[in-house]
Amino acid sequence: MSAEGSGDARGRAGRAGRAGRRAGDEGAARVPLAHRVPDLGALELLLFVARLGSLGRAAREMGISQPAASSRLRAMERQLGVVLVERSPRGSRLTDAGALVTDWARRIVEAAEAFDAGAHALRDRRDSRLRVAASMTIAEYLLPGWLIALRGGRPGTAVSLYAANSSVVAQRLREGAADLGFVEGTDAPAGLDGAIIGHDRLVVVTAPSHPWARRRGPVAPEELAATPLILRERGSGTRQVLDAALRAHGGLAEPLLELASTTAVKSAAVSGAGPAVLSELAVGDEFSTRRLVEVPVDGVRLRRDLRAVWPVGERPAGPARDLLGLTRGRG
Amino acid sequence: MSAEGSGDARGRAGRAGRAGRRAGDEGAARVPLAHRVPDLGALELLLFVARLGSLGRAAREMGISQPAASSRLRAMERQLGVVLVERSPRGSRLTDAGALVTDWARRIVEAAEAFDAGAHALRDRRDSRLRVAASMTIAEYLLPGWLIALRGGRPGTAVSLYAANSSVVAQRLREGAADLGFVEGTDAPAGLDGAIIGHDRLVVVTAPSHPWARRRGPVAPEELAATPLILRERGSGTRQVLDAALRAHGGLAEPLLELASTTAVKSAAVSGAGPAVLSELAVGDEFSTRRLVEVPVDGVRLRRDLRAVWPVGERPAGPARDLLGLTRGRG
DNA sequence: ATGGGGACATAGGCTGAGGTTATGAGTGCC
DNA sequence: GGCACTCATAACCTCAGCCTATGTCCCCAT
Repeated sequence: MSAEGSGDARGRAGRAGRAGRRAGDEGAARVPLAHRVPDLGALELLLFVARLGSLGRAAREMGISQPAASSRLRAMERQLGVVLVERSPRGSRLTDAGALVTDWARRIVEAAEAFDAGAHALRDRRDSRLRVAASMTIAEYLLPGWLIALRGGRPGTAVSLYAANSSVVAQRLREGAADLGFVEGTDAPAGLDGAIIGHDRLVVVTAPSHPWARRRGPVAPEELAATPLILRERGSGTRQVLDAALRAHGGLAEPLLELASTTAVKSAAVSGAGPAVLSELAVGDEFSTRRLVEVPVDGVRLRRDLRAVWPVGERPAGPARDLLGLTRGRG
Repeated sequence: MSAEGSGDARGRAGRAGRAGRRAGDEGAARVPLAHRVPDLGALELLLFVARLGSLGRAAREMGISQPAASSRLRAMERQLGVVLVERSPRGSRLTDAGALVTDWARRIVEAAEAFDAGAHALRDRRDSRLRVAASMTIAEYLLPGWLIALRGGRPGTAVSLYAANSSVVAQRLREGAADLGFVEGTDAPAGLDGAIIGHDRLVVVTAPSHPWARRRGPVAPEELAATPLILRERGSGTRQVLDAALRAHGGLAEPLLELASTTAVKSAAVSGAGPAVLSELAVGDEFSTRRLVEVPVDGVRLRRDLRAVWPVGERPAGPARDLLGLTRGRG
């Protein structure tokens, strides 16, 4: 099996030359990503073609005409400079390069589905059948996946999402403004029943270029405690857990950098500034694209519980129960 | 902190009603993803606004005019039904909902960057300064990340990619048609030097709804061997490793399903058909969105080496060495 | 052999999303 | 009070992408 670019690259110069001609010629070849990557519709079309084996059927599935699909696919191939699909009078098959591109495209489309699920929950508010309140970390990293699964299992369940910190989530449940909540932390908020649905682990990460990425054995707690780290600001959940875990080992050193958001911490770590400590939920992408690597640490407990919570006595039923069923098993 | 949809939802019916009106009214509300998710340009714009704190600066960064950015952002907010950005006469800040949406958007954009890096390598062929040949699994899951990193560290390195199975990769290196190769497998191909850059682990996965997802202890090798699994066809690398590992434990049972591609195996597993065995590289997304969970297995070695290879005597130098430096540290 | 049906490609015409410039209006600083 | 910065509005333009209609190729069934 081989996959290699095999299309003509004609017209590339033309595209590059056109983009952003009038405004802002001061920079270098600044071509925004959106001009180098086919749009979501084209990627989705490619996935349909891969699955259905026919341009026309893919077109029908997407609600467009066959010529539209044909031309769109061709435009995508011209843009990438690679032939993706082998047409024949009785169907279409991916080329080897096409199979590779399709898999990369699938990851974009899946991220878009998670986006859609999340955005949908953010929009549909009080009129929803299931009102969820969740901590930021859970809302950001886990809920979209659950919502996609929920949609698969129980289509038509409208979910609304309210994201806040743990105490506000608890507040909302007690007020009856939400049906089901998700928080992370060591103990369940007062006045609420709950169940542990999994665990979140804090991980020490560095850029692959950092010395710690190459060391043989794990880092000892004392070494971690003594090393200046990239951290969230004091008061964040992550920082609290880390502080508690390392207190017995000499206490946290003065941070190397103290940043306001998880994203900022990640960026700093990726750029090689130093080791950072983050929720493992936050670094899945960075691990799989190898921008960050985990540094094993020995003998420190860096876990916190992930909890579903609800008002005392009101056992989740109906859609809340459905969602709860999807959340078990992590950690 | 709270993040909730707070925008008007006007115009939603209008959009839905327009899409796909003429062709194919036979289905239900079939609105392709592309119409529910803002396009890449808009998402990128949102990320710039989040980072730069100003609509106009974000516009300049993207090479468009400020009014264009303004209108585009507004259109995105209308589409999502959520106010994302708080404008003020001296800058713009994300709302809480906007912060959440921005993080989801970032994942789409990152997937698009990986796509771009891969597609670029697929297009630029013999004229590139670094010709890489890689096995399918590595080309698909790891190389895009490396290429992004390489672009960061050494801009201007043009990479071409040839993806094939291990023996073809070896062939190409011996012929001098590639400068650096990547293969997975237990031993290095003949006639080539190489270095182990990491390991790939096979994992047993199920849908979260499967009984194995909820069991307490790990699965014993004998139990795994006796259970019908969803597998790649005989002859695939995955299948070979699994076969060898379980031979001592009674040998692999007749498969539940035998499918031709990794994607097909994943889909079957996600839909709950049964347990599947896959490279951990292939299931990162499914883990983080919780569509699949890992089932621990006891006492079986399901690892295979990931190897960088090159012609005997020709130590990688220049760009090949740069790339090699980025690949160390996995597993 | 010959017509039917499915596949993809080509041609010509339309629409609208998204771009541009020009301008207005609010805020803070010197 | 002007200047520098923000964002919003208005009026216009262009082209990407859609449609329908038609052509060509291939396979199969009559």
